[in-house]
Amino acid sequence: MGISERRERESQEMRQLILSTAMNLFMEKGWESVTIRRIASKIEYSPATIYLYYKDKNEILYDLQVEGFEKLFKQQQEVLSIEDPWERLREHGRVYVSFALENAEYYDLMFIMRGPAKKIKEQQDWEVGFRSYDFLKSNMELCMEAGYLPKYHLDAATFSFWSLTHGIVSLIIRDRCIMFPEEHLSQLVEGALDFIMSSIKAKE
Amino acid sequence: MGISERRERESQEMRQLILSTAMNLFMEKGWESVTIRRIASKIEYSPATIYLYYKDKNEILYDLQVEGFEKLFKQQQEVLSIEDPWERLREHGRVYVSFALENAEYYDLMFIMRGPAKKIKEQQDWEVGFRSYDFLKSNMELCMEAGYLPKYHLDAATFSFWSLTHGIVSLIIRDRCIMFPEEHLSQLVEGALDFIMSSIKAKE
DNA sequence: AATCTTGCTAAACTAAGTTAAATAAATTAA
DNA sequence: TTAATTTATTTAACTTAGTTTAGCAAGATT
Repeated sequence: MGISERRERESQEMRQLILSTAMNLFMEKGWESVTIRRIASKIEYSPATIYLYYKDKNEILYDLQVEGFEKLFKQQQEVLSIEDPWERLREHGRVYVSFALENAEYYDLMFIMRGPAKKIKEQQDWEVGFRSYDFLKSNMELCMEAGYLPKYHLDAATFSFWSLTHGIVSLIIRDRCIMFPEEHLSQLVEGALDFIMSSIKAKE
Repeated sequence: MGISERRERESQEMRQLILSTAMNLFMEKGWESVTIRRIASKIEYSPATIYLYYKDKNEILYDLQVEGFEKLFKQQQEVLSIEDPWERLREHGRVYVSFALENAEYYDLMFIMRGPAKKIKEQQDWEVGFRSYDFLKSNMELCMEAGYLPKYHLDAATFSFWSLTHGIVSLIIRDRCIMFPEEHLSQLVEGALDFIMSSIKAKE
């Protein structure tokens, strides 16, 4: 019964080809240049063919966004080498922020663009998002248990932290920070993180 | 000398007409439905005419965004009735968040969409943004002076606060909060704000 | 009255996502 | 092996949108 298996395999390979082509286009010139038509022409198929493998463009963006999370997640794993929960959390924040600023367009796709969100919403699932969130949550929890953070509703505290870091980078990425001179920005980001970190740290 | 003045006035009136028509379209059906062609047809002019009064669509979005800030600013002014700096700041946060969630599409235009940002960036000016930021900053400053907040670089602290609130609402608006059940979301938002507020409050 | 200026529009261009209908290729059945 | 059927692909079009160009028409100027 090899035929249908081969078909399935070939179909998956085609999806993969479409995906990696989209990724290459993005790497070269950003999301603007990722169009169905360009992907098709790169792989020497007609635009209509893409639709035999992907329902629509958003589905492609969704899959690309997943790859972004793999990359982020890998970088985040490195904080596990830090024993002290507090220092680990601090580093968690720093890694998140630098990932976002060094891969601004990627971050945009993962956390800001509407495209992938359509699929996230309709299928009510976002595995990579959950995983990333849970990882942060576990680090927050460690801090609470170790007394570095005041006991508080864990999700609320975690959401705060995530919101803070997301807020910082998304204001920058979407150009709402022109009130701060470019050259002071990275200092300001550091400062903002520090301000919150030192504030939320439980005082004895 | 009246002719050129009249011309100028008429031109301004046309811009105003375009703007208010765009606004009506938005109010009825969101940004999706605000297109040059639809604006033109509503006011019974050809699409090309729009370009005699506005350089491009982004310029229209920029002007609309300004109106959004007027509205936000008006709501924010109400916190001035609160004497205590700390309570005022807390309310400032709450007003910001509820404005955003109750006017999600509007907020999106003001703080997330790329369209207006193009103009913000190229002209290096964003008066309404500055004003809104300065207002928050002044309330932060009062809190520091009154000893409610630890002395810290004022811009860093202000940026933190802004980032937190922006982070919260933009994650929700752009559908990245599906890990939280809809019905708990408003509680979570409250909780996140409270967590930070109680954390940053200077302890004696 | 003739010229010039201004306001406006028709029509087209570009670009993108998407779909329906037709063709080509591969597979199965006779 | 050939005919029938199913699957894969493409051609061509549709739709929507932003934008530009070339020209017309009405009003102002000389």
